[in-house]
Amino acid sequence: MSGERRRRRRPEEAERAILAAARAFLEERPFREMTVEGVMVRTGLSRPAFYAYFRDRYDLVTRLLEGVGGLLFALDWRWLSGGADGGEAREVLVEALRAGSQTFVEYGPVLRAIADAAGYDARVEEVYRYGLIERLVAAVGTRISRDVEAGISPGELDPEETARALVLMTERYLLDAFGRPERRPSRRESAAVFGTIEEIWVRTLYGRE
Amino acid sequence: MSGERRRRRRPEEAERAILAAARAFLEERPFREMTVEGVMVRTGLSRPAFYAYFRDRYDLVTRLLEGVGGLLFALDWRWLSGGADGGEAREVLVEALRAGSQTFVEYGPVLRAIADAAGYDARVEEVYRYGLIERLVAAVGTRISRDVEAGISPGELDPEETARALVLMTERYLLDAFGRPERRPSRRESAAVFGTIEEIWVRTLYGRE
DNA sequence: GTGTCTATTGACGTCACGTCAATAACAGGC
DNA sequence: GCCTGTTATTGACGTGACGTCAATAGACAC
Repeated sequence: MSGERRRRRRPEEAERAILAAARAFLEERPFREMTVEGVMVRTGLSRPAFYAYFRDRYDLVTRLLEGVGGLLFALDWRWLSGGADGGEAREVLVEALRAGSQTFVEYGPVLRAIADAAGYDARVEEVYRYGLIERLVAAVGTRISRDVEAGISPGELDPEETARALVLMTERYLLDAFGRPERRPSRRESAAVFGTIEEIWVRTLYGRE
Repeated sequence: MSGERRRRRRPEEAERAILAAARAFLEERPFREMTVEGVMVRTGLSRPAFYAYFRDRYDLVTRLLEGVGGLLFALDWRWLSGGADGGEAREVLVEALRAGSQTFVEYGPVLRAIADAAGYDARVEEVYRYGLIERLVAAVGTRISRDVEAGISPGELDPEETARALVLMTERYLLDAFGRPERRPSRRESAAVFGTIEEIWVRTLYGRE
């Protein structure tokens, strides 16, 4: 019987190890099966060690979100601040949507875990809703409002509500397509997803062709 | 000290009482706070009695869904089977959307609970996804496909994927608006929500005006 | 080698769960 | 009214995951 000697790491190293273990876990199994024990066995540390770095598993996924949320935000920023003439607006929008979708392709399972966890825990819901979704809604709403005033988009649209509907659609549809660990879409399927999102945004905001 | 005498009910009566208690609970607090004990105190029965009628709380919400899912399905059926000429298609769609939205106004918290529970439990996810969402997607997809072939809707649309995106958008947006027990929208806000959903569906499928 | 600091963990109490044998309310026969 | 069989109901139990804390033992300074 070997002594299974303990190891001792620097705090940030252990913390990164836990975050990496959580991410790896979520690449294989859904959040509902993620237990503190299940994450910690992948680090070689004991379960109680977890609580030296995170309050609970909701805190953990919240921290995972921090590494991804910024990406989504940075990308849509281009469209938000882009020029205000008709043809260009559409192109910039399409580019922003592609970039945002790409983030979901890469971090799908993590984002899915956050969305699931938002249903479990009030703090995660708060961070997800107001730290990500509502910020995107506000940004998109501002842009739509500007385009309506510029006459590029139709006046029947309620900017804020249209923004919310489109953002929620995109979030949900992308989670459905890329958030499930067990089902990775093919390149062809992914292209259909991207195309559909673009079609709906463009047709809603700028009309056909 | 009075004897707190037990009462004895007929099975279906007890079962209905539990379902009613669950629904009442969800009108006040979110699913994540719903415990078996918390539901059963509202019935005057003990916690173990619950397990004579339901396997667990996920079984409970699944049963709640049965009383609502049919409504959503019946309503969209009209649009699905409606006539295939341009002007009429749009009107029938709008009517179907209003009816479906109305179901969310009435049963919002219950539907929200199911959606949350789908993140908790694989069986609920199965029922929700394949028993409700995917059935709606299939129905809507069929209709879109027909409209595309009839030349009413644009050929760029991928019927199946467009259906999925629109259904998920509508589900999510309506849950966001009407699924939170604590925040009931005013009549004005509700009208903005309905209008936005219609606008996106109509503009996507049939183009502007 | 000795001592300090702190990362790590074994052991504990809690909470909600799901089960089961025991209990007692009701229905029906007399 | 009394007895009796059926079954709705529950007290008591074992389980699994949680979050805490005092005790343990690496790592580094000297």
